[in-house]
Amino acid sequence: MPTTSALVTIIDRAGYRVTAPRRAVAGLVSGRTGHFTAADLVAEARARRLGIGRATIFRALDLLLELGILERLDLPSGEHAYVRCEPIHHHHVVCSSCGRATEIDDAGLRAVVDTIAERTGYEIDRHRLELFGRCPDCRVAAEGAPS
Amino acid sequence: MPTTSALVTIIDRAGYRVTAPRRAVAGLVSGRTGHFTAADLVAEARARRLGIGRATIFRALDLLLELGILERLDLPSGEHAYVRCEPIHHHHVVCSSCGRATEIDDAGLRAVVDTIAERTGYEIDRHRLELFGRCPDCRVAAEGAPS
DNA sequence: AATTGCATTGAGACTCGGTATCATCGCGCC
DNA sequence: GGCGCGATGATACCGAGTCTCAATGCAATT
Repeated sequence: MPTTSALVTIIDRAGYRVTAPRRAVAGLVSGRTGHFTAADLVAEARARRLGIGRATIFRALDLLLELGILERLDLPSGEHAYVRCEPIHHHHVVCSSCGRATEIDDAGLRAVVDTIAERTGYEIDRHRLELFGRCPDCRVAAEGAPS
Repeated sequence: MPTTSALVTIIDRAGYRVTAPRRAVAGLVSGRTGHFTAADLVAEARARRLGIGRATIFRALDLLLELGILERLDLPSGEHAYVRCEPIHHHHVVCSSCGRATEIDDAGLRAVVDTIAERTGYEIDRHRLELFGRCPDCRVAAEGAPS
């Protein structure tokens, strides 16, 4: 659904050169549904013999992060992962079973942040909320065989 | 205020052996106010010639995490850091200027999480909220010289 | 106080994510 | 088509964290 070309367009519009490697990484990213690590992409690129260097993948990921096409997640395990997302402020609920990620909007968080700012005296300029759990599909799937 | 011996007591009560290295790490940790990285402790241990192995420091940190004496933070930079804290569920506001961390309780977040769970259908079993900003002291200090 | 089992330790090798270097390449403007 | 500069890739490098394994020492027990 995200379509590689849409991503490529964004890269172009932002004034960055549209190169074959970037196109390739955009392709890999747009084919993903859940979260993935840089290593996942490197492995896939290698498996598909795309001939892209490791460093280039990292650079492309940084670029996509900067453009707001991707967001970095910190999984409970401490790993860093990426998810495709819309370039507006939001948060993610990540399924700890299948890795799928769903975007959510503010949902009242702004008020919570304001409360905290007032109570602590901090000037809060940045926050991160990450939620982990089991998505509807996985809940159903686990029905007969609970963990 | 945290006192090394209080930490040692917790370790003991939990059924773990109280060894010299663990005592030493407890000492290092209790002397800290803001957040710190594992590397910070390793460096300090080395500087003080405590003769503790690197691996041991990591193991001690893991132990303290497990006991709820420490919590792991993911800084916006992607670094992993630790902060001393109480072993009850809570969140942190981290000063991006001086590194100091303040604990905060729920502050209405629970309701937000419930809302999200209901909206998305996820069964949320874990969440993390991290806030970054400038603490009161640093705000005052920056008064005459804004960033 | 001596014995002893087993958790813990330390040194160092190893893995792995990410970055820096630098000569080469190729995108896109003219 | 030519050209400048941004982008690339091979490789070396770095730093965080883990693993291994023989040696150590805590603490329970007598």
